[in-house]
Amino acid sequence: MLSERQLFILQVLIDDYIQHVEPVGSRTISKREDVHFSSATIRNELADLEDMGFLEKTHTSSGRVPSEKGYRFYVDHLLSPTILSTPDIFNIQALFNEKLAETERIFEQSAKILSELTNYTSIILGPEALETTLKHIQLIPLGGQQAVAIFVTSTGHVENRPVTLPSGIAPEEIETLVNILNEKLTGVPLAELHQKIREELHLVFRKHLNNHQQASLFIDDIFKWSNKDKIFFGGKTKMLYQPEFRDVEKVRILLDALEEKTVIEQLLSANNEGITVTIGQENQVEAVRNCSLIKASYSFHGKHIGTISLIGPTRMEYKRVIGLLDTISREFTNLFNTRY
Amino acid sequence: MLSERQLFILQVLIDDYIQHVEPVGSRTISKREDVHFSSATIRNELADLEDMGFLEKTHTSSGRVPSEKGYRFYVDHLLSPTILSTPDIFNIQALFNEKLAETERIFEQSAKILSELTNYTSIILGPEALETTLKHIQLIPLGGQQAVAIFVTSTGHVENRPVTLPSGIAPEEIETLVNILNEKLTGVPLAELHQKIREELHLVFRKHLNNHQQASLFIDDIFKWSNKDKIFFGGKTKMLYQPEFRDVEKVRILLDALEEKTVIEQLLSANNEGITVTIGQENQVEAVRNCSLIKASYSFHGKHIGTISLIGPTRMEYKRVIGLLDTISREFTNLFNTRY
DNA sequence: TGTTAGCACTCCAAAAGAGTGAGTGCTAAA
DNA sequence: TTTAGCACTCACTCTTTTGGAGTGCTAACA
Repeated sequence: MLSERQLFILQVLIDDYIQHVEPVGSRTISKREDVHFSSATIRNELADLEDMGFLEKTHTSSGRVPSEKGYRFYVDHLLSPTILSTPDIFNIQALFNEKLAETERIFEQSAKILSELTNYTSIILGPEALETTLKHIQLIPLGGQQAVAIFVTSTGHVENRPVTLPSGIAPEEIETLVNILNEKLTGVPLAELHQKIREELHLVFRKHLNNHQQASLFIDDIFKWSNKDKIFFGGKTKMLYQPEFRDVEKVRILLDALEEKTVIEQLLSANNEGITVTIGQENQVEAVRNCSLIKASYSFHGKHIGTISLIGPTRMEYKRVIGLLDTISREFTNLFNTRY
Repeated sequence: MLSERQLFILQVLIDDYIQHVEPVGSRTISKREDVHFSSATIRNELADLEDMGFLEKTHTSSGRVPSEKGYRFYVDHLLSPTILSTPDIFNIQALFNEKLAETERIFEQSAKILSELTNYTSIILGPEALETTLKHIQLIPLGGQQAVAIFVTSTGHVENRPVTLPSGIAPEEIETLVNILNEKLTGVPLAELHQKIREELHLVFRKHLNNHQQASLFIDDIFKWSNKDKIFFGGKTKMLYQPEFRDVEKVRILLDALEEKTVIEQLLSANNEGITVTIGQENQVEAVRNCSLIKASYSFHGKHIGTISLIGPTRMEYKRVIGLLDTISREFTNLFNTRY
């Protein structure tokens, strides 16, 4: 069990280290105004804290540096309920007051602002297909056999896909076909589209269309869209400003990893409610083991649909960052639920 | 005027430097099989080439390094007509055989492959509005006052924009309105849309619609889309593999610059036919003054509509890169002209 | 018993010094 | 005109030195 004083010293030390990125010595702590015991006393406490695994030394006679266990403790127990600073609040409000029309722009802007506010890289995962439903399908002929299929979802997202019209079907029939699609598929969650088509639509086609086999093939083609979840980055180069990434090699490994969609998915997938902090080695992905990742979930009709996150060095401004993410994710949830 | 031998030595030296990124000394050159004069002779020639400004020394007793003037000369006079290597050809063909449906995917893939083939960062500018014409407009209601306006262009690009329907216009009228839009605006180059609307449409509205003022306002809103040209990147982190960017500071400046749309536009704008090589200080943009930029233009109906480019250190594999860009840009031109 | 002053000790980091080798320019001979 | 030879330069690397920040331990003190 940690004594009051140990808690205090641990907190002060981590705060100091997060700010200055230099090992913190006993004297530095003792010189603070609110510290009323000598550096020798602090040295004793530091030694104890180190024995318990909360601190580390970079070499025998250096100051102390928080260990990952230390950060974990700090995040779990030492972080006072965070209140955003006025300029932060101001910035976020400005963002959501802009009433950006396109959903994509909102994500883009949020990612950008988030990274600019924090100087860390932000990653936002757009709405997942899970809860999103199809709202409308449209087929726009381009002349010849070419056309564009357009899908509008319940979250206001628009997806388009060029298709080749089947030669064996008359234009009127195609119209019928699209009407059927709209009738049958509106309101169906994107994830269930394929299933629905397979189970119900082929039968309906047989009833209403002459060339139902061609139609079925055509439909399969249309819906062969990659259900890619959109990833938005902000401040990919912010890493380069962090002293722990002064080594190009390290930056390279990290940035290369972030280019991989699979890595991003692995990092941000399956988020539970609220805010998750993953520190260093706790991370699944090798390349980000010297980083911390903070995720916040946003939801639509009570179900998680996407993730907002920040990635930075393990020495992160946890206090501020958590407050920021919390606020922004709430705003997102709010936005989706009121708008759609 | 340069002698045969000087030309030869200059070429050999630059080739060597591009490959090994180390100052090249007289002995290195003299040891080549096809060199039949001594290192002393070469030293004399090197001194002359340096006097002429084609070479530089990093310090008094170092080997020689090509100057920017040297590269310029190399690119302009020493580059044999480039023939692609078989694996390069193979890769490009594979890319264009894939018959990717979405135009966007083609750009994405090209950028990626280009950067992977060369280990430089590639930037592709999507088709500009200049030559592209509007092919179709569609308004998809989302329920309530919300709707999505969809624009399809002659190059197959689809743009969408959420809009709020004006309250004072009946649904049938909106249909009429869209019909008018399609009738009047199909085939109009994107760049001229605003002008066309201002000059012709408002009059037509007055004739056919009751609430023509509301309609006019609405139309202005719809077409208030940012005519953003799409920028596709490939291998943004490739810089980090180049020895000249071992310094994080340099990488940061460069990568930050590339995040700026204005910078990209400045770099890639107004490209003339064929291939342009811009070396170091020749660049307009401060941040890329230690890079070389190679641009190739692709066209539609004989007019330049976009740019494919690579950015890397001034020491670039010019020979190969130029060949690659040339081929790919031709393929692009080909693609657009046959497909649309 | 907890706290503190004092001191020897450790180890990093930056500076200073020494040796090495790749490369040059110049000169004189072929 | 070309080449061999030689003195010279300068970046690099490796070692040594020095300074300072920080520790752990001990003994004295409240």
